[in-house]
Amino acid sequence: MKTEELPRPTDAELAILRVLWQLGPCTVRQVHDQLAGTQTTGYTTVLKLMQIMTDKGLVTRDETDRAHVYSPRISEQKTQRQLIGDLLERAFDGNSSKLVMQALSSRRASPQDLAAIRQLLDQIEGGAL
Amino acid sequence: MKTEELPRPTDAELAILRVLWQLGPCTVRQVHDQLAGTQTTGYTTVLKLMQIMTDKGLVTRDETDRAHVYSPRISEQKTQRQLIGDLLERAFDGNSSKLVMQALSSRRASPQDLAAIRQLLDQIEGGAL
DNA sequence: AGGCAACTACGAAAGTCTTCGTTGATATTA
DNA sequence: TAATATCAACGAAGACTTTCGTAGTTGCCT
Repeated sequence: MKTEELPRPTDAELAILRVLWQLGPCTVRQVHDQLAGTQTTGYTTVLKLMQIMTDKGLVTRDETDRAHVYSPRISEQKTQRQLIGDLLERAFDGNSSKLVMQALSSRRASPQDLAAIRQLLDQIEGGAL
Repeated sequence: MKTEELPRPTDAELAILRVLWQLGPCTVRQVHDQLAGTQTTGYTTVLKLMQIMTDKGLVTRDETDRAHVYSPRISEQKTQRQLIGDLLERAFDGNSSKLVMQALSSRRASPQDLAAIRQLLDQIEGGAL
C-alpha cells in the first residue's frame, strides 16, 4: 500500500481541486460554472488544466459519458497537509509551533475555533495522537 | 506609512531570503556558499536570482564595495505571515483554525511548543491581541 | 437530413521560473 | 607587470504555468 507522491498542485490547479472537493465528481462544465463566480477563465482553459491534472495524476477521469467526469485523487485533508508540510520546510525550518503561532496571531479565530484547538492540544498531550 | 505590497517569493527566492535572515546582509558569494550545504546551484544562478529579487523589491543592494551586499527588505516574520495568509486563502477557505489543526496533527510538536501555543491562546482569549 | 450546441483534443502563445555560459571589468598575486 | 581569481552584467535556453483559438466529433432539435 504505497502512497504515490503527487506533485504539489499549482494555484490554478488548487482552485479546481477545491471545486471537486466541494461538489464531488464534476464535468469540466460544472467546474467552469462554479469558478465563474470568482474567476473569469475560459472554458477551454479549465478543460486544458484538468487534462494536465489527469496526466499528473491529480485527478482521475471517467470517460463513459461524452462529458467526462473528473474526480480528485487526493483528499482535501491530505492536500492541505502536503501544502502545510511543504511550507513548513520551506519557510519555517520545520518548526511547526512557529507556524501555528504565526497563523494564530495573524488572523482572528472564533472562540469556538480556539476551543477546538485547545481540545486538540489536550489530545496530543494525552498521547491520543 | 504605507506597507508596499511585495510579491510572494518563489521557492528559490525564499531559500535565499532564509540565508539573509540567518546571516544578515550578505554578498552573493556568502549566500552561495551557505546554500552549497543543501543545494547545488551555480554561482551565477544565485547572482541572477538576487538581481531579480532586487528588481522585485524583495532585497536591497549596497553597491559601495565591489562585491555588492544584499539585505532582505521584509522580515522573516512578515514573510511567514504573508505565506500563511496566502495558503489560508488558497487552500483553507480562510479558516485559520482548520489550518492550525492540520499543522498540529501532521507534525509533532514538543511539550514546550504546545505550552507556548496554549499561552498564546490564553492571550488571544484574554483580549490581549 | 440540416443546423446548432456541447464536448474533447490539439497546438501555440505569453508569461514566469530556474539555470548557466560568456563577457568584460576589477582586484590579487607571483 | 603579467597571469590569475573574483565579481557584476547580460543574454539565452529550457522547463513550467496559464491562457485561449481552432478543429473535429458527437448529440440534439426542427
